[in-house]
Amino acid sequence: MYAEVIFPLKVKSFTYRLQSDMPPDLIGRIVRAPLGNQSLYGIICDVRETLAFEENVPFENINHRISKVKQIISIHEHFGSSTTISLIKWLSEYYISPLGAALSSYPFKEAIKIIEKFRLPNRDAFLANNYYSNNLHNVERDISLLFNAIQDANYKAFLLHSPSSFYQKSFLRNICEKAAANLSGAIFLVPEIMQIDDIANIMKKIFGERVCSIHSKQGNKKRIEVIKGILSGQHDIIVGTRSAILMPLKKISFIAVLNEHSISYKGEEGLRYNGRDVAIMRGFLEGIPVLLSSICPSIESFNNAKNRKYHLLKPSQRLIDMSDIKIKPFSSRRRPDIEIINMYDDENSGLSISKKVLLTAKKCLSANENMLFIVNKKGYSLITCRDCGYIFKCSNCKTPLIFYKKEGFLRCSKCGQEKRAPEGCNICRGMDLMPLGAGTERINEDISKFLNNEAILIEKNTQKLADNDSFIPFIIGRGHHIRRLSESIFKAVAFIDVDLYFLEPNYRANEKLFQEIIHFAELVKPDGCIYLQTRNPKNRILNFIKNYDFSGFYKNELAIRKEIGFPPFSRLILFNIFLKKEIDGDRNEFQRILSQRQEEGIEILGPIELQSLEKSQIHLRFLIKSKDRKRLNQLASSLKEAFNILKGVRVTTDVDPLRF
DNA sequence: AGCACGCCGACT
DNA sequence: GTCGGCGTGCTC
Repeated sequence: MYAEVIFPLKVKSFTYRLQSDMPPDLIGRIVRAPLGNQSLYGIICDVRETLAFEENVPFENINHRISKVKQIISIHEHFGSSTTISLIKWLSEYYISPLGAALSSYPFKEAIKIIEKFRLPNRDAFLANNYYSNNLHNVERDISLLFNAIQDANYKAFLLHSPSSFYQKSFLRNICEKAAANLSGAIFLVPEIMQIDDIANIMKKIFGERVCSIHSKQGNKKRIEVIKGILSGQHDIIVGTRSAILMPLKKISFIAVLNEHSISYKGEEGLRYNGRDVAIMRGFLEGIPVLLSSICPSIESFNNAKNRKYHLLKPSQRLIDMSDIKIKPFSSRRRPDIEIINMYDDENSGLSISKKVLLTAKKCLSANENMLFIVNKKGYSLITCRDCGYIFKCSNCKTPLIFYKKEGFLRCSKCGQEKRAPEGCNICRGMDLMPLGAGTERINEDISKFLNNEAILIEKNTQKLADNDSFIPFIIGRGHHIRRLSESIFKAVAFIDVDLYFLEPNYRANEKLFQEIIHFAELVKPDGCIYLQTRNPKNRILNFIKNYDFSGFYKNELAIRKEIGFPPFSRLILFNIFLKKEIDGDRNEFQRILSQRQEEGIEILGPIELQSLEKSQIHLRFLIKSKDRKRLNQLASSLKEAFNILKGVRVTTDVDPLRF
């Protein structure tokens, strides 16, 4: 008998010979096996009667290969549940990465450390003593009871379109209270670290010490401690960010993904999995319900609900009434008004803040109310020459340079190049330079100039408002830095330039704008107002937003996506290619391979050259796009293989990319 | 020529 | 992860 073993290394699996007296259920067990001149822990992913060879292995090599097969040193307990291996295989296939890279995304090495150090009691024994696992069949049935209002306890995905974050939390609390006695193992995902405590506190009231939380900024010691708790069975209710979805629970009955639309669920490095999508796949493989919820669901999830892949839960439905949700119905919380402000009406003022917004700000000031300014640009402004119209650009990458007034510098946001603020124009030698547009710094200046008041500038998303003792009425920040604050504290929000979203070369820009504004609506008092400053006041998207018209927006957006053939009507895989400079041949070779692989039904978009952070390399990027996910993945892995053979070429892929 | 260092690929 | 091979570049 032979076993395929995956190690937590960025490589494929390896074959080992098995001894004759083996414990049952080999698949998923942790093993120790020789590799190179060391021995490593890995995990069995397959068991075979005979050796399998890849095709094209010449005869004379077979004996050599057989002689290389070594024996496993020792065999241990399972890692996670019986479906762990299936999920690892799926991750590896879907995200076009070696099996070992998928295993590396798990807390596997931590688990090994813990097992080695603490000699944990066998968890099977531990669970047998636990009250909630005494009767598996009953558990199974009770979980289906839990969700009887929703459906039977087999795999089933639900999409809750929640009217507010408060509703979302109440819904989750109620479900968990009702199911508490029957829940053995659950994972609750939130997009941001800040939101963990909120959910964890709700869960602690229900589950007490069984609750633990997991996130990437926890520090190794704490992380090991938590994972130890999970492995020993002490913790089985996990609240955390993205990586929590891969925690090795022996048994799991429920997964919930809060704010499922958040792009924070998508990884930026390593195996770039989407925590939400992995949650769905894990739920499917484990045979348990998965709840996705959001105050503004993603287009993909909405589409899945529309196609009956997910069951859509709307708070108004009878379904919800049956689950004892004791909170106000959808309509009873008034949302703030949204007003579109045509900046052409203010053309002559030369200001970036409209008269109406200034007036509102003054009112806030006299009424001791807070107001939030969303400014999606860094620094003070761009610099332009009044004589010839030249806009100062980076000499490296032609990106417009950003002027930082306080520092007296121009800086390139792409490559980081800096220079002193110029005295005159590079092109016409004119001396009449002028700021163009407005970033956070300039809006800050305008506020103190016109409103005679200080503002707080939020520059990190971890920064909290409560740090300040004295009342400061105005807060300025870039959209993605202002994250969930616990209360509706603002009387008004002003989006300085919503048009920036429409200029973004990202097919998801509309969706992003919609989601952000719905987000901010939660921070505004019900009698408050959100102002959208624009030069396209008739824009359809803005009008859907103004009316909180979700179904209109989704219908419109899906029609656009269908028209341009982008997700959810196709799948995308993004390729980053890093070429060592001075190897001209390789760039041609790269192009040759790419054009050679053109096939019917798969589009290749690009490549384009990006500004590389390292000067010694060229960074190219292209997308492949198809309606046929399987064929797209096949092409992607064959491209990856072909590029990897080339010398001085490094490739990374991003399946279902969200940022471009 | 001889050695130090760093990158890359193999490991069953 | 760890090791060894090999190419680069610096020194004696």
